Amino acid sequence: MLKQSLMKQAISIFWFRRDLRLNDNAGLYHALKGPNPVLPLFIFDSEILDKLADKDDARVSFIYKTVEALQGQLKHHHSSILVKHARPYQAWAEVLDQYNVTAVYTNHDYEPYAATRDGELKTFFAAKGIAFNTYKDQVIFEKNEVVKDDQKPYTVFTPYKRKWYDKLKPFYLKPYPTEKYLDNLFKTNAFDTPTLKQLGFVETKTAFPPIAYVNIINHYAERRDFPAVEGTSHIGLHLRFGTESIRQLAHDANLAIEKTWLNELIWREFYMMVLYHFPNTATHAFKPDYEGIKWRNNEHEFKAWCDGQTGYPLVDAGMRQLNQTGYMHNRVRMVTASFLSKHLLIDWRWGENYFARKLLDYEMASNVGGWQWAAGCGTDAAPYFRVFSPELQLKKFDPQLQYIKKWVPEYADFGKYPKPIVDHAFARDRCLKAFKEALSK
DNA sequence: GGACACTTTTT
DNA sequence: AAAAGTGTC
Repeated sequence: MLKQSLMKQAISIFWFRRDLRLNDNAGLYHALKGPNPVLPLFIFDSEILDKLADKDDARVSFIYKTVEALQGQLKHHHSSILVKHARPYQAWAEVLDQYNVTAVYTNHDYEPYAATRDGELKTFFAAKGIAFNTYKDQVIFEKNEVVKDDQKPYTVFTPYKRKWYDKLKPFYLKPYPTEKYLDNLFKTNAFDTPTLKQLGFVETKTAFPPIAYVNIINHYAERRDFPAVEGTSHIGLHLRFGTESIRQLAHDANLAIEKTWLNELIWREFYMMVLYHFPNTATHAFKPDYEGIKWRNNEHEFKAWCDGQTGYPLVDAGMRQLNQTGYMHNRVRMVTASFLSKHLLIDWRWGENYFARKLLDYEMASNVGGWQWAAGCGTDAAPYFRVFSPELQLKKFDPQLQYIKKWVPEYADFGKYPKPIVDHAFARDRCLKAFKEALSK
């Protein structure tokens, strides 16, 4: 029968993960240039989804919306994504049962969970004689591509950046002309995407930022520190899920004279490289001495921080922006992180976890890197004795109180706004003592 | 081994 | 100016 013979046709699979685009996609490009028609696959990983407590999860909604959009584009090529909702192992068992798969293509994912998963699947595929071909796609330089002369990884940004620029050649910024080969997709119209409801989620009301960075780059250095100004690109979300290509971004950024924005992309790669080489930093301080800090970990104060009720308007504004939009301006991320770990002496991991739950653009490497930077315990971190003053940061970076008025409207009404949860000078002193105590051992 | 440099500071 | 440490070459 026709159906049976189709089922036995040798195919390749391209596994979409955090590279949700058809253009300039390294793994997809190589799959399409391979010998067999390519069936795209996406797995809603129940291992991950089951842990999400909030059923209104903006990131799941974003992924869902993007997969649907891809389905629309694939229709023009008489193809479709096979969408599964299961643990990866289970999903793959089903796929291999159903199709004659000779090769699997996908792009590298450097997070500890993903690296372990892919390592296990590689063995699983190998036992079945299926090739597992994986590619660099989400960074310009990965793993060991930018290392010191002794082949060891950098742990300081500036020399890493120098080497990164030294290595950069036009080749690395060239797009993969994926679109040219889309005719090699496996032809089918057989699949339906499960509904969000079937996945156990509801559609979010959170708005997603558009891809609009071109006019940001040249004013980035002068504008990026002011949270009331639209001076940043909000591109993190699109980098997280691959709805924009890093090669495209780095190419455009490199054309500009102003390199501050490109440097931010390099920071992203720096932290990804650090997490790849030191996966334990996902949950442990890069500097081991800092593991000895006696955190106070007061639950009430943590809740006040989460809710934006600390009595420090810049901290509160940031937390409320995060809670209401899934985004927080980076200057304010530093201030809120410093406040939690230093003023309140609450374990940076609590804050890192909270950001992980709330941030639409959550990226483990950057989030952990940023938190460890703020807490003083990471690679190239702020020295522990550098304690941000929330009032001074406010004076410097939101002097007109525009950001505050937007997110903490009751600030103007002195009767309603809470008193500071802790006195700055007192908290600063307490922090220095606690850190010194841990580091003297 | 020593010079040098070090994202985002404060008092 | 001082808090004070350390990665890199």
